[in-house]
Amino acid sequence: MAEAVPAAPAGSKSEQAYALIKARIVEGTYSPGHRLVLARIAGDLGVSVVPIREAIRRLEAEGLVTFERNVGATVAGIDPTEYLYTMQTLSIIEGAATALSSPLLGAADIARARGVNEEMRACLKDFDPVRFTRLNQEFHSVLFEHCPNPHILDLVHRGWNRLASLRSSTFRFVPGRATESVDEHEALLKLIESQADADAIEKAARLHRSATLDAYLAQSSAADSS
Amino acid sequence: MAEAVPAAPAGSKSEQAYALIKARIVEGTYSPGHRLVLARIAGDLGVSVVPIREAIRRLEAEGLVTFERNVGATVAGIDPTEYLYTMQTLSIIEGAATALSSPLLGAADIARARGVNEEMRACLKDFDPVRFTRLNQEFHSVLFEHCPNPHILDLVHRGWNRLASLRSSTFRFVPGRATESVDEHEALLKLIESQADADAIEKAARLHRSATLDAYLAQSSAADSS
DNA sequence: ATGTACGAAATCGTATACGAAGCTTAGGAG
DNA sequence: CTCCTAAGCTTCGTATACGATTTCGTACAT
Repeated sequence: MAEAVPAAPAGSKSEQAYALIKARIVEGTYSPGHRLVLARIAGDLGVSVVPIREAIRRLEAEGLVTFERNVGATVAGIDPTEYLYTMQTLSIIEGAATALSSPLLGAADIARARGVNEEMRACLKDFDPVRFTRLNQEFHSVLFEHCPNPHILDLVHRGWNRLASLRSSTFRFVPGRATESVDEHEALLKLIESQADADAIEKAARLHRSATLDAYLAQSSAADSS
Repeated sequence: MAEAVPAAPAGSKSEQAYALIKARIVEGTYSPGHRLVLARIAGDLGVSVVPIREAIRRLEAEGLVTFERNVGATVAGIDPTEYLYTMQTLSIIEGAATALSSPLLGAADIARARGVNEEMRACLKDFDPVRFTRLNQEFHSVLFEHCPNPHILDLVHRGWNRLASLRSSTFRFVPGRATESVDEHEALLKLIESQADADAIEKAARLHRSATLDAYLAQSSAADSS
């Protein structure tokens, strides 16, 4: 009969602060470049600055915020170069995670992923980039979430979190990519269903993401020369 | 004419603390399982506990220390399972880093790597696991350090750091692996010299590390059944 | 009008202090 | 002799306070 206070969800205040700030970044309340003033956040949460500082340090180590000495923290930006690096890293990590996860997927998982992908397909007309991106994440989550190596899984999550600060994500910039993406998802599912070897699955998953990146790069270089 | 004080190398005390603790972990002064008592370290450095806490948070996010609420931090352990996960992750990340780095390697780099590898070969008799491991890291560093993607490079470094806390590393447990390792290094160098495609290099680099992991697993399961 | 210098405000960095939680050990009951 | 209980110690968690650094605005000189 402990745990009497329902308004104390997380343990320490520094953890609460960490969770809150992270949520606000991922969710978009704090957009990239936003300055995270310690005293301000401390006031919001009704705590002192010390736990906030610790939370910020953790977020810094995860790459969600950048920190400059004697100046302060800002939400990490979407610098195109940074986007490229993150996507490339994620292509490698997520490809591996998907391959490691695939032998552990049951029929129910496949069915669920396929269901999500069909939702995405239905979403193609009246295209809503935000919704599409959310479904996209859900689809891939089903595929890699069974990855037995927690380190790799953690890295995948971190990668997705960093991309999440872009909100509507790539598909706003490259809507044409969405159709291909849905088709590649189905191909990937067939590959997993047929119990293809890990190498093939890894390569397919990686290429799927690289293709999105390439589409973005082509788009942006075209924009440059216009 | 600022920077007058020579004894103040790093900027903030929390950064100094971070660097020091990390160094001590990697270098082995703090062995795995060692309790990191805040007040103790603060006393050592002549600072208060606040900067220490921040440093520990960062190390926690990097996986070098584990932290338990209201209990404290300890140097992250070498739990065999953890070792497995770390090696597997590193095989993927380092393989990718090496492949991305290989086109950027000059003749001088190759020569340097080959020199290190020859030192390793010479080191095979009068086998010294610690020295061998250090050379091994140097060899691989030459190969992946040119990786143009800083995120991937950072992940490789983190992986190596975690393994570093094992000090003498795998080769103490599996000395027989050392000979094969040197040969595989030479094969990898030949592959890079011949400008093989990135896929082949990545696969070779990944397998090289997986093989070490497999040797360790075989050894440890043999030890279990004895 | 522009550039520079000075000063005030904002913000960060760290020390100190005190309360809370966990661990250890001594004492007593069964 | 063993197990349970309680007090004390250790260590962590956070608030508050103050010094240090940066930034921004204003006034002055050129």
